[in-house]
Amino acid sequence: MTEHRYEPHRIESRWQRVWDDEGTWEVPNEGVDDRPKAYVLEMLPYPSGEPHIGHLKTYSVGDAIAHFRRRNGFRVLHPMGYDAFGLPAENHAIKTGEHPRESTEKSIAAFQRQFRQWGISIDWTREFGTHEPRYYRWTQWIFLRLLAGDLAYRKEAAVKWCPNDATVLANEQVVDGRCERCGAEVEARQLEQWFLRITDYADALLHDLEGIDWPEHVKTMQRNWIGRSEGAEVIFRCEELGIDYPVFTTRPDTLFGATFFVLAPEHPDVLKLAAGGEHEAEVRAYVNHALAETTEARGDPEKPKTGVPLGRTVTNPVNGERLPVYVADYVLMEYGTGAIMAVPGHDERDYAFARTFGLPIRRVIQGPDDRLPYTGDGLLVNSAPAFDGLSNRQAMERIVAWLDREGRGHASVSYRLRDWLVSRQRYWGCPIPVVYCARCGVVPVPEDQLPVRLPDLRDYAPRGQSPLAAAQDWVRTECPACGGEARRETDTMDTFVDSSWYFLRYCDARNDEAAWDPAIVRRWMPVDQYIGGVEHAILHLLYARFVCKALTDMAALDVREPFSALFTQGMVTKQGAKMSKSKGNTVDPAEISERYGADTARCYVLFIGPPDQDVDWSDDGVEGVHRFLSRLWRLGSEVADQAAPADPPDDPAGDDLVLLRKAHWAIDKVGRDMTGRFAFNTAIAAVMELVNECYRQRDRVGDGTLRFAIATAASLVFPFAPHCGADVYDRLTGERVWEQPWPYPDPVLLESDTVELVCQVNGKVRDRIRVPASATEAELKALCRDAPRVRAHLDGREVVKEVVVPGRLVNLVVR
RNA sequence: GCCCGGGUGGACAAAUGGCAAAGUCAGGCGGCCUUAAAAGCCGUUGCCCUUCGGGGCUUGCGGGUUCGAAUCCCGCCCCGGGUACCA
Repeated sequence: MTEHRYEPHRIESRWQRVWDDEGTWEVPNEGVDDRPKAYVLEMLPYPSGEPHIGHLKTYSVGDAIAHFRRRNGFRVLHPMGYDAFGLPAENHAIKTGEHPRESTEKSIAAFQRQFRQWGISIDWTREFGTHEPRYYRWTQWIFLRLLAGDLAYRKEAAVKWCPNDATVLANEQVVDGRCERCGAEVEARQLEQWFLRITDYADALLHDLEGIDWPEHVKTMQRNWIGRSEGAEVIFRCEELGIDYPVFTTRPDTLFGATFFVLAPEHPDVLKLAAGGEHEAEVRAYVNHALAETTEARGDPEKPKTGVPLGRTVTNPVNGERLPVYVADYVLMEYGTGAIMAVPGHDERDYAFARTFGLPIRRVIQGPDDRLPYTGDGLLVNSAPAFDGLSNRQAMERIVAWLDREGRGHASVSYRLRDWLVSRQRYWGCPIPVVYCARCGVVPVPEDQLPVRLPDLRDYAPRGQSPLAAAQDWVRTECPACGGEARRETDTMDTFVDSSWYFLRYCDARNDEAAWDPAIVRRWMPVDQYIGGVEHAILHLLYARFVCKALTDMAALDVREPFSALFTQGMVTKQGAKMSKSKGNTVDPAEISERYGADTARCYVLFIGPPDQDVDWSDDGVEGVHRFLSRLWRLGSEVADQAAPADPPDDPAGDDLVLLRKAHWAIDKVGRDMTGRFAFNTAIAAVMELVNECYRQRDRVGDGTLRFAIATAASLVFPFAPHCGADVYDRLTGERVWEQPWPYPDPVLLESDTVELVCQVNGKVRDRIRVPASATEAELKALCRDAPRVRAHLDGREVVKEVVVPGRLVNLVVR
């Protein structure tokens, strides 16, 4: 008798070879068939070191979805690539001298190895890294399109500067005043930089969230980030200097309560207004101090309010009052107009400032009590006869209408979203394809000269300007417009530009004539199911949406929303903490798949808990899943060797019926868990139940029934443990499971002629009886009353109500 | 502060108005296999009471709606995430 031992490595390499040799997961653009398409995509990995357990989870989720869609009749595009530019590789290079290209490509090789070892079903013909010239050539092309469409521009602005990484950052990359990557405190710097006009798309980005199937909390995060506020722009005039200062306010109903006016320290007119006044020197000192202060210290709302009067006034357009003007750091230049009207009676911050500086505080909205500041709704008071007594909501509209008529203001919308700063003073990124010519100014590199190749450097150390500036031969170039001497742009692009369009390139990855063929992109896009971590809820997902919308408006594309459905998977933690090398609590997926096989590793990360939730890794738990796959494989292999092939009986009875019912129950359960819900944990649990039932029934049922039940388990487990599933299925049936359609349950076998009826008295379960499934309500009531333990509890008492849930339960209410 | 999640046996969890605890792990108890051990396998195991028939209790806390609540509503506590002088 041969020994039946589950040897995952033998099985896994065998099937991996088959898939590799046959190109099983390739979906060539030439070979179109009549299946509907499905584009299943996991966020591309950033290749740094070896893949970690989070990667295993992402790609296990994505692969399960890809396999499920394939077997449901879809032609599935499931590609892979690498987000290969970026700071960590460059910092590593500075430390070790190893060129970023080398360390990155080494890491890419490790990812490739792991993806193959895990058996992820990838169409490898579409693979690329964003650092390859054949890719970034088209990143540059997109930049030029945006430039041509006036969606890319250069502007000198106060920008966030990371002193550690020696580069500017996008607003989105500043977290709590610190650099998202390295944690250093961010400084403000005045620099001329490239921006992308994402704010032009604020409304579209907001509005189109309605139509996509994304988790609600991700949509909320994007909405908050865009931060649309409705209100009014109101003009306050400085009579002495004859300058109009518009402010944005969400509360034009409180205009009559304005008692002072504040400018941000960065406001360009601060020094002009203070000039010659008694506080000029003080103002100058205050502004310098404010500019030097860290974003974090300045942003603390607990900090006492500070400021300096400018010695000027502006006129409130609604009542002609002269309001003193202050400079104060609680007003931000980045939002609105950098100036505010201050209404201390109805705003917490203005109230705190007014108290500190002894400024008048006036109530113009009646609240439920006498307390100020009051920020809620109410009736207008102390304003003007035309508005007093109105609800503030109504007053708001009328006051704005009045301002509009008088030419002193208008309804307006303000956004928190800022334009996307894409310049980076770093080496390992996509060069920005423009040159500077003394005669012609900023000149785009002509498309036929792309790519602007990243030169090879040996010294990447940041010195406050891009390391590329040191490559003088490269920097010096010819102006494409006039042929004169010119200099290349030495900044590179934010890597989020690279990853804002990679999903388009997968559609037509080998096209050397264009970024994509529009007809091919139309065939695959949008991504039907996108999978990734929630940490990209704002940055990547917002940028990618913006790029698609912009290119679509320029007729280069026809994709308003790139990702129809999004699934955000949770983190894998160890002992409740995020895994990190410094904490020493990492789990190496390669080690797990070496010890137990890839199927066990994949199945376990999915089984451990709902995939959208954070889950805690436990080494003991892995053993359990390994045991389950071993049991399945062993039973399948024994039955294949020992029992003659046979079909399940046409008219099953007894234990055969029990096992067949269990199999169809599992088919039904797994199918429902995978549709929309991605409840892989309960789907795997259902297959475990089926396998357990197979063991219980193995000596009592016919060969055909047992074969069918085990083959069903193999078929159902295939999306999670593809090698084991394929192997068991092959042994039992000689067929390739991935070529089989996803099974459907037989409705006859999902139902039974008797059901268990739960009998309750006053809502408490007193008995359970088997009753015919066809019993009527009246019969169920009678059967319930007759159940022995029910009778004991009725005990002659009066039944005042009977509730029947057909096929499940009867509740008798007694007094 | 505001906006989202979440809180169920020793652990991960299942159940989204109808049998609370499916499945997995860990520990306990009993058994099979073995000369023996390891491994493996099977059964059993939430807590309390019991005259062994059964009875009572249990989903963060307090109230409510309902014949019936882990699930819906109100108030509170705790944990996690996002966000914040955004006018």
